[in-house]
Amino acid sequence: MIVRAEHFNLEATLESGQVFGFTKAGAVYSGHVRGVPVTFSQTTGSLKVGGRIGARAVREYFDLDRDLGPVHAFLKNDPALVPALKALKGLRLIRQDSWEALACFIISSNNNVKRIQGIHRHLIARLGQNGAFPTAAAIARTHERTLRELGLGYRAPFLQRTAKFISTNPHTLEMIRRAPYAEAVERVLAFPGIGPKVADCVLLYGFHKLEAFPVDVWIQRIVRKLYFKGRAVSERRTHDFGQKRWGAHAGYVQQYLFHGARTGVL
DNA sequence: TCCCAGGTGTCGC
DNA sequence: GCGACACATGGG
Repeated sequence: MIVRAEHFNLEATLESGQVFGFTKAGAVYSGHVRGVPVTFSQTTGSLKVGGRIGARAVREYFDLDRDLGPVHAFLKNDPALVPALKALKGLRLIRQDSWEALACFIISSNNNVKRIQGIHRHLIARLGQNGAFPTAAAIARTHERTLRELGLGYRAPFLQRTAKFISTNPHTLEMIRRAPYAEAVERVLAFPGIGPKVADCVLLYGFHKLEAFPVDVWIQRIVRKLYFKGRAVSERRTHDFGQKRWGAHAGYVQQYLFHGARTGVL
């Protein structure tokens, strides 16, 4: 199936650290959307899709109907950010599964992307069905020891306890979805192993709350370099700076900053 | 061997 | 409220 996809950069979207379940072979990305195995590859102006998934679901997943004008305007009008726009134009924030994002970003703390991807793969192999990411119930049923065997380390009890809570209180995810940002932050912070940074990742990637502005070491470094003359700034100040400057699109701009910094274009 | 990775929990002040 | 420090694991 072919889906029209203008102003879209598949590679930057799937490789910018917002989602961990896609693997690349040649020009084709393989992964899952809503538990369904899919493949994606991009040609100019369109997206080639494989798997039992409809065009509407693909458009929704990749946020393709969003006008990126406001986001790109922020980047275009800020000389320091123009390189990120040139290199990453069309990068979009995916509407991925809420539970999967919650789990993955608990795993992400003090960890690196390669290892997160590896753990993600191990979780699927051991606890998933049909190659999809394991449900909260599946992880809740397993033992902390098993999660440690899969490489989670000290984060194993955090994920186990969170999975147990979500599987016994499944409405929680919907409550977070409906809640405004400030309230949603408080709810997500209540889970073990989740602090301000992971909370913003979960809300941005798992719930598409675009005012979230996750501040990790990369964002800390690039914001310090571009806006504070290289002087050290607290994580809190960086967070407030991003939200104030980019407002309702802070999360989108953050994704360009993060991937731009990591790939060396900023 | 030490340092780092999409940080957080805990303790002391 | 902020500043140490520990924490599993694997790669450089």
